[in-house]
Amino acid sequence: YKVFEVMEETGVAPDVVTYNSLIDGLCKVMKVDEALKLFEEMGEKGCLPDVVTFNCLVGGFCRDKRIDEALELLQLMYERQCAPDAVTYTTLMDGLCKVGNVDEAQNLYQRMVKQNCMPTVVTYSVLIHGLCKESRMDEAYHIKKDMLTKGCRPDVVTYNAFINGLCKTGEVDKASQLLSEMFRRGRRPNVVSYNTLLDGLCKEHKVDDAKKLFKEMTVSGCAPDVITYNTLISGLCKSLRLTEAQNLLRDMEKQGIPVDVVTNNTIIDGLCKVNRVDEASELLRTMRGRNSPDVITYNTLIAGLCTHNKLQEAHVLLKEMLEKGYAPDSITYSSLVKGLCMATQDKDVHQLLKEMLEENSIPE
RNA sequence: UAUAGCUUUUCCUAACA
Repeated sequence: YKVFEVMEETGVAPDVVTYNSLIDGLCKVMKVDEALKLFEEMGEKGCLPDVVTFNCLVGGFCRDKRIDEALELLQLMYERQCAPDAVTYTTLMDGLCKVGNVDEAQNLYQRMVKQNCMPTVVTYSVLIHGLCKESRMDEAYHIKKDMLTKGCRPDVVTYNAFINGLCKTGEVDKASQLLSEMFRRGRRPNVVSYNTLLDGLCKEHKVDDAKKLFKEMTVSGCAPDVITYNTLISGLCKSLRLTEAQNLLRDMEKQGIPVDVVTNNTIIDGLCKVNRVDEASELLRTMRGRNSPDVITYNTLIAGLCTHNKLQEAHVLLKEMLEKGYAPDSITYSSLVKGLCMATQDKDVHQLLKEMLEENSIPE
């Protein structure tokens, strides 16, 4: 904005690329309405929005789950004779998939084809990803066939979507096979491919296989990232193998990979699970700056405290959350409700519940 | 020079027992 103002002051006319960059930036930080203002301003200043302008806004609305408004923009594009391109349609299809409307995404795909707009590998991957998320693997395979007949080869992301789908439907073996297939087809798995499969293995309680795969990935020259570590740490924590998880923390430090909020949240959860709630609380206290706690941090610890019948402390944390401006969500409350239901010291529970209601710290 | 897709953390989650 500052540069933009200077440009205006010094009489350097912003062009469509200037506007587009700014609009996209605003959309990416969820300020779509502000972006929309700029969009209108462009029109007034005689700078015609182009397809990229529209695409950025469509993406902004989709990210904000405001699909109807995104579709209105598509309509506006037709009216203004600004032909939507593959990015427009793909962005919308992705938005539809992410709100759980894969069927509508497929309808839009048909429309795109009717308008003679060529789908790209991204278009297909979006559909495949949407279908895989819904465990509609057969339909996903069908799309893959379609794309191949049209001379469009699946890329790493396409494969990753399948790996994820297979893991989520409990077919980790098939997912592993797909990883091998990637090598054969000249599509080297990337760090996401490995992370996805690692998570699949962990969720099937095959943590040792995951550890093996972790070694394999480094051997094949794929560098682990913070998500790789988080995934493994989570798997180990779920299996109550805290020591190994903490070893991985050391490993991260050695590799120069900084931990993030997720890492800490995962460890907090792990500590709670093995009844080391005090250490978990201590960890929360160390979280500041770039690694400030988030709602999940609090939820995790509150759930841990509730599970171990430390309702007073959970209550204190709830108050802390509110004081610090974090908005408790349905998970916060269900943890607390569960804790209150299972509580063993009945008098205290009633007192606590009364307090919480009086503070308005829990909704009716 | 600007726009689209994949992975990790918190509560609950079937059936049977």
